[in-house]
Amino acid sequence: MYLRAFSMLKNANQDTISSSELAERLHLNPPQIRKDLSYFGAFGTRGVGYPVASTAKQIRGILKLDVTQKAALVGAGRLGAAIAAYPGFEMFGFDIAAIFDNDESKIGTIIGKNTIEDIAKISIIEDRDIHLAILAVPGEAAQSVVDMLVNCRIKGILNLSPCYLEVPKRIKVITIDLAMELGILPYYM
Amino acid sequence: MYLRAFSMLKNANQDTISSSELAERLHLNPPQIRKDLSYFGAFGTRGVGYPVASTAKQIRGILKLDVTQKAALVGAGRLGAAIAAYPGFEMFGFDIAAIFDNDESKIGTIIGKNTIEDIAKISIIEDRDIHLAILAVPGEAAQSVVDMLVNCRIKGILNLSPCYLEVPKRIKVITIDLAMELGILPYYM
DNA sequence: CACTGTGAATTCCTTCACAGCG
DNA sequence: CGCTGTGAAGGAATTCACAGTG
Repeated sequence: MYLRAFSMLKNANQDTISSSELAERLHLNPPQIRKDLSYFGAFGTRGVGYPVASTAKQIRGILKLDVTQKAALVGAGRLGAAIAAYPGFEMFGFDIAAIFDNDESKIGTIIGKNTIEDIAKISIIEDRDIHLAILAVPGEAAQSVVDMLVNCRIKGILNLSPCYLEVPKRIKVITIDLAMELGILPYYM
Repeated sequence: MYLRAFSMLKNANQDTISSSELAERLHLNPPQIRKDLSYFGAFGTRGVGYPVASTAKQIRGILKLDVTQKAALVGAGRLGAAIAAYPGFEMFGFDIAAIFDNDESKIGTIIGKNTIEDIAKISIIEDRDIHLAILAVPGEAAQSVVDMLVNCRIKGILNLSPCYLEVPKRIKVITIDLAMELGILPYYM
């Protein structure tokens, strides 16, 4: 969240930002921001604020986003296609380096710079040094695809299907279920 | 999260579940689950566990998901189309009751049971009693669309564009930035 | 007997207040 | 003088331990 904020400030050519200004943007309070940034080892200038460029760099380093991270997209349906075209990954240094599907009519099709490949050949991600996967397949297929990914020594999975995945503990999984997020809203209305 | 778990158990025809079994599924620990469910006012049976059907109903009621919640989808691009076809909303009782876009070539097109309507006519959501919106427009357009929605007395927004939105405090906004979520993974690798 | 429900203890996170520096 | 950095205080969430019940 901080990285995105600092990246956006950098794009807007703002050189420094104070904790109170940042707090307003992020809907947090100033002490929280100072605490967090101090944990990151960020160096603000007293009387001025935080230097945008170097703080962004600092956070990038902590998150290991200072090198381009290759990711494989599994599932080239509507959601997969939307993700392949999503411009936001660039800011965080991601590169969608491969796209897989099991639908023969899609294999060979080109999306952006990638050609859709047969999911049966998913083990090539190991050769290509890809350690991240974005999962955009139907819920029923999710676990079996994950099992394949586990065999390919994947290290992290962004799961967009609404189901819990069984993986070895060494693998980090983040699940986003749009319906579940939407389900929070009526409570507040 | 609990509602989804209990809904899935119900679909699988499981009648009861213990806190320890649920803990394993959700990757939590048993006391946490008992605390949470007790806050919900759930009634487990000692020696047995929690009744799946009635607990699901209970949580539905708390989240106001016991009545069908109509939602408007704004933006019928790739992401919007994927969301319109997403099967997961049903489990939470959502109904995509309108779809809007500003692209003339899309207006009039049919997606599922909805016809894409001109965003200039977005005020009809007020007449149709829609209080929720899903925002799937490019980041540059997000704030201006949100301003329109605010005028339509919207109460909750699920924002899928990577930007912060300015809204009156009475409106609840949940933002999901896929790139940001993905950005968490390399840290753990 | 197995499992829930819950006060108490613990741990974690947030907020505060202010010293310290550019 | 303004804003950061941080120990201390306060508050919130988690975990524990066990009493209580079908």
